[in-house]
Amino acid sequence: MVAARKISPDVRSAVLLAATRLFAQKGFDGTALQDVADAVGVTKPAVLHHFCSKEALRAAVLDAMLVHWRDRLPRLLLAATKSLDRFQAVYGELHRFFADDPDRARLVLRELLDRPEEMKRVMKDAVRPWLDAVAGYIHAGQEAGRHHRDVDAEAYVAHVMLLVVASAAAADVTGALLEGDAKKRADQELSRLSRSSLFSPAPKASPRRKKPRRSPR
Amino acid sequence: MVAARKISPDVRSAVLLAATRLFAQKGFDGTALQDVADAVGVTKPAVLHHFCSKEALRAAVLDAMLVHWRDRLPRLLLAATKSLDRFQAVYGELHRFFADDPDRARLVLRELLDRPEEMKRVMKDAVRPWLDAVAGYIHAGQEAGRHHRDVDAEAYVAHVMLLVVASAAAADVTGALLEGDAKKRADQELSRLSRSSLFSPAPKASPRRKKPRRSPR
DNA sequence: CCCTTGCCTTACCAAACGGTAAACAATCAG
DNA sequence: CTGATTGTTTACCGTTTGGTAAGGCAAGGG
Repeated sequence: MVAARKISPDVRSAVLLAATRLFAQKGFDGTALQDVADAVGVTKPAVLHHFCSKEALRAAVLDAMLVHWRDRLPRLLLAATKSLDRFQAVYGELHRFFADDPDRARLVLRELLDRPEEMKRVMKDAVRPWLDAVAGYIHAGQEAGRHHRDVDAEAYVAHVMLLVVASAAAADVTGALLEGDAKKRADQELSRLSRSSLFSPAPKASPRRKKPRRSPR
Repeated sequence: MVAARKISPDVRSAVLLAATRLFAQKGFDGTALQDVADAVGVTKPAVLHHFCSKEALRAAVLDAMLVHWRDRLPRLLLAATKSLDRFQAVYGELHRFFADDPDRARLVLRELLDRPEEMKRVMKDAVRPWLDAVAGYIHAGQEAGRHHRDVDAEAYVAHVMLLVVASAAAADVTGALLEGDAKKRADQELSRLSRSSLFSPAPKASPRRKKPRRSPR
C-alpha cells in the first residue's frame, strides 16, 4: 500500500493502457473507474486528475488507438508496388494491427455497437481516405484484368476490414469450433478468402516470374 | 398511470422483447432494469417477478434467440438439393435471420465480447452441428470440383457466419462509407464475396453454364 | 362466503457508481 | 527558507443500481 509508486512515474499512460484493456474486455459501462484505478495501483481521484471525466478517458483511449492506426497504415500504402505485393502489404498490416492485440479489435467492435453515430464520423475521418485509396487500386486492377470484374471495390474493402476486426475480436470463441491449430487455420482461411474473392483465377498470360500460391506471412 | 395495462396481457413476453432490443442497443451493463420496465410500461419489481434476476433475464433473452435459430436453420439444410441452390438457401437464411432484425446480430456480438467462455459453449451446442453439416457439403463439393480445393471448409463457414453477423450489426456505420444505396451494395458484395471465394470459376463439364448472377434473397 | 394463488404495486435497502473538496507530500523557483 | 505548482491521498456527496418486503387486488375453487 505504500510501495510500487516509484516504478510508475508516468501514471497517465499507465491509466490509458489499463483502461484500453478493461474497456475492451468488459466494456465501457462494465468498467468502473475504481477498476481502472486498481489496475494501475492508484486511487480513483488520481485517475480523474489525469482525465477529467470517465467520458474523457473513453475518448482518450479511442484516440490513442486511432493515432496508432493513422501512423502505421499510410506507410504501407506507398511501400509496395506490384499488385499482389500491395494486397499482401495492406492486408498484412491490417491483420497484424488487430491480431497483435485483439483488445484493439474488441474496442472497435464495442464502439461500433455502443456509439454508432460517433463511429460514423470516425470512419469517415480515419478510414474513408484509406479505403478510397485501396479501392482505387482495385479499380485499376479490374481494368487490367487482375481482379474479378464484379467486385464492388469499396464494399469489398469495408467487408474485409470488418471481417478482420471481428475475427480478431472473436478468435477465442470461433477457435472453439475448429480442430487442430485453430488460430492458424482461421488466419490462413481468412487470408485465402480475401484473396480468392478479389483476384481473378488466371493471372493474365504473364509467364514471367512464377510465384504460385504463396500464403501471406 | 392507470390505463395501458389491459393491452398487455402477457407482460412476460413483452419484457423479453423490450429487453432484447435494449440489451442489443445499449448493452447489458448499459441497460437498467428500470429501462426495461419503462419500455414495457410496468414497474421494476414486476420485471423481477417474471425473471428472478437481471442475469436470468439476460439468459432468457439469449435463449429465446437461440430457439429461433434452432427452429429455422435445420429446415433449410434439408430443403435444397443442388449445390448452388443449397448454398443460396443456407446463406440466404443466415443472412435473412440477422438482416431482418439487426438487433439479433448486435446481441450475438455483444455476448461474444462480454461472455466469451459462455459463448464457446453456446457455439458448440447450437452452431457446431450446423457448421459441420455445411462443411460436409463443401468437402463433397471439393471432391466434385465445384469448390476451390484450398478452402478450409470449417474455417470458411465460421468466417462467413461471423461476417454476416458483423455486417448486419454494423450496417448503419459501414453504410456511411458507401455511396448510393449502401445497404444494397453491402448485401450484394457480401453475397458475391462468399460465393466467389468458395465456388470454382469453371463449373466442370458443364458446357456453357450461364452464370445466373442471382443475388440471394 | 372465504381463502388461496398469481400478478403487480409502493416503499425501501445496501452497495456501487461518477465526481468533488480539502488536505498532504514532493518538487522547484525565488 | 518561502511559496507556488503538481500529483496524489482520504473523506465525502448525491444518484442510480439490482434486489427485497409487504401489501393490494382480481380470479377461481371449496
